[in-house]
Amino acid sequence: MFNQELAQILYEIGYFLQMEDIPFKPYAYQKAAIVLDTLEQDAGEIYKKEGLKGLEKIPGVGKNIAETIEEYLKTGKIKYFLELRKKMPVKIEELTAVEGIGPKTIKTLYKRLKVKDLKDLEKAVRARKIRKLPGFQEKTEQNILQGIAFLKRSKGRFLLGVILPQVKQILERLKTLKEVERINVAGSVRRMKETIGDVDILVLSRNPEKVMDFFVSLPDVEKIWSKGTTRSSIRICSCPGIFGMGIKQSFDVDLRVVPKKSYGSALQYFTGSKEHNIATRKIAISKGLKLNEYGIFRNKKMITGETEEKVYKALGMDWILPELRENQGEIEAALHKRLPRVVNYNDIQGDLHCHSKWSDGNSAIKEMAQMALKMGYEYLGITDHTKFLKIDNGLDEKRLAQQRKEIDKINAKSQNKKFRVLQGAETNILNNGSIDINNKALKKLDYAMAGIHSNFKMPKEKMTERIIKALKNPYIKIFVHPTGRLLKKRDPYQCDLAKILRAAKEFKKILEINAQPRRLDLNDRNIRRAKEMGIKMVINSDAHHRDQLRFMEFGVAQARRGWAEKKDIINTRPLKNLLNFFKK
DNA sequence: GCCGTTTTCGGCCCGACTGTTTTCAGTCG
Repeated sequence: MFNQELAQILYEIGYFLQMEDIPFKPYAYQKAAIVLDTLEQDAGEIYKKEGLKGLEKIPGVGKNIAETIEEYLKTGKIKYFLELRKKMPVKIEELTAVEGIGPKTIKTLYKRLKVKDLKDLEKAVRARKIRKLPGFQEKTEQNILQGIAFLKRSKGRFLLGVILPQVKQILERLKTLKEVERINVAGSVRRMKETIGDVDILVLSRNPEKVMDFFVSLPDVEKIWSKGTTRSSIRICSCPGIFGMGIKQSFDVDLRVVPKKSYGSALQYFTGSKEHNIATRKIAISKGLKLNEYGIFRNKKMITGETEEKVYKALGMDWILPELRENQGEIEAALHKRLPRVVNYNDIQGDLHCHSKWSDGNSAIKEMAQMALKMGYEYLGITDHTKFLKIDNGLDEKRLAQQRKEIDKINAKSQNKKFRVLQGAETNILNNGSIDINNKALKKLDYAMAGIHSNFKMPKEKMTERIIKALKNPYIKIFVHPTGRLLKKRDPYQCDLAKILRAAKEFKKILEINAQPRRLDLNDRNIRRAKEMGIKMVINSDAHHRDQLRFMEFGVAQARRGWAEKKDIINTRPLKNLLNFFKK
């Protein structure tokens, strides 16, 4: 997690510079931070192999930042950063997590009220001190309070996208032990829930002591809550990175060693959800059985428990995918052998939403395409922002035409004739529902998408009208991140989703399941609504760097949680079929 | 501080919205 640590520091340096109104430099630091945050290769490794020159090859990293990275590698600290922080010892991550609080506000609040962290901030608001500062009034206090309330609602939970990579790393480390015979992650991580409370890991082992010793001495362990032979609990340091954007928190990991004969029932029990477990236990009772973490019992006699399949079978049910275990009808479906055949992680044939350097992406089209090929895709749709989003270097009609030429060239030169780069665009739905790119230019794209990127606070009716009008545009095929929510940060905008779903159905539009860990929009419930209405969906990474194409996994998980099947998801189709579909 | 199909210095960071104002500062995407 070295890259993420580093990214966090660079990001904060940028933030400090913003406070001082220094132009341009902050963005240089923050851009480098974003790249590092999702870079697959470890910056430390790069330095070891290729030195400073290697670091400078990372996009956004020049001579100065390369040297900063070197300093951090060699000394474990960055003097420049420490000096900045000494001048203003504020918890930037914590405070900026509050919607509406930025660098200038943080600076003022520190200088005038010595606000250093969230606690101080809340105290200052409650004491009505902020409204007395010049440039602040009651309304600002109310907004801050709302922001804090929102944070608290999601407090203690982490984005799956932040946690999962770290959990995978922990599992890999534990797997290196020969004493570990079987290992699974359980809990909400296994269910691929969008946010995670803590992590439960199950291990089958004949030598628990060895496993536990290893577990509590994992790198980044901050605190050992408990250590025994069947259960140990640690707090591990998390590095949320830029895309986590959450408060830097540490998360707890529980490890349980269970006997072979109970492994399945333990896994079932610890996977949950709680509601799902209550429902399965009721089924057991109705059959004169008892289900708990040790197995299925008739009176005191154990019937089974070795595998989950056997547990569910003993209850007269099909085995249920972890992603479905929320007591949302999956129990009844499993009893009647009617579980949905949800989309698989390897069903995805391509990605139809990503950005390149033409707008605000960090990789060239060619680099994105190479990664897509490596992931086994048949196609990749480049969908850069369009002109309304000037800050993101959005493309106008003319640049779209230029980009078309580059994409045609890449396709012509490609060795792999089965793979194709498509040109789309992520256009903007303006206040009146019109699209910021004219139809003539939209027609020339392989497909066009549209989304809301401004004026989120429109009244409900107006927002609904705005979106529906955009959906009527014949060239717009996909409506991206349909509700606009940002996990742990922003609620969905006000709109009549039922109406919008009906419009999507009527005008045969595709709704996006955006796989960005902080979006996951549509969410599982809305996916299910859309599916039940027969609306087609697409799972897209919204990658802004080639490594982010891997976000796809989170989108597929969400689709599965929403019971979506392969036929519901258009990017499970082969290229030809997809293009025909767009033509219709 | 980074970058280069405008190429080694001079651009990069716009526009809408909100809340504070009475012409603007801060935040967000």
